[in-house]
Amino acid sequence: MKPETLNFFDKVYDIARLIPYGRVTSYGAIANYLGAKRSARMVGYAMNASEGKEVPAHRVVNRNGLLTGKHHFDGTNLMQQLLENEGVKVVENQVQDFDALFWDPAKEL
DNA sequence: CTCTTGACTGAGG
DNA sequence: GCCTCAGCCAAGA
Repeated sequence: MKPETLNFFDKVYDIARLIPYGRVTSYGAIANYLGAKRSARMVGYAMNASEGKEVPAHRVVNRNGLLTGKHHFDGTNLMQQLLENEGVKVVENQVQDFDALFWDPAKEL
């Protein structure tokens, strides 16, 4: 299908939904897969608008594995709870074993 | 149309 | 390894 078929946001949601259970990825990885490596901020921006949609935004963190978007969730530790519920260890808003749990759509897909 | 803001990232000191 | 600066692009006021 044409790239124009889906909006940038929709593409982001599509990728986010493909993130395997118990895995995490970075905004940059998604942006890179979409061909907009420099638009990592847009990915986060899209996530902000993902509320109300079935998108595992909690599986998306920044390149450091830091839960930079946890403040956008209802509670203060909801994002962390969701990740830990999937077996992902989180300490101080930071994903443990991030390199091992990292899921790159450009490589895994 | 212009300015500000932001769930980011890479490079430089 | 930590801190700071600049580039990036889209949406809202």
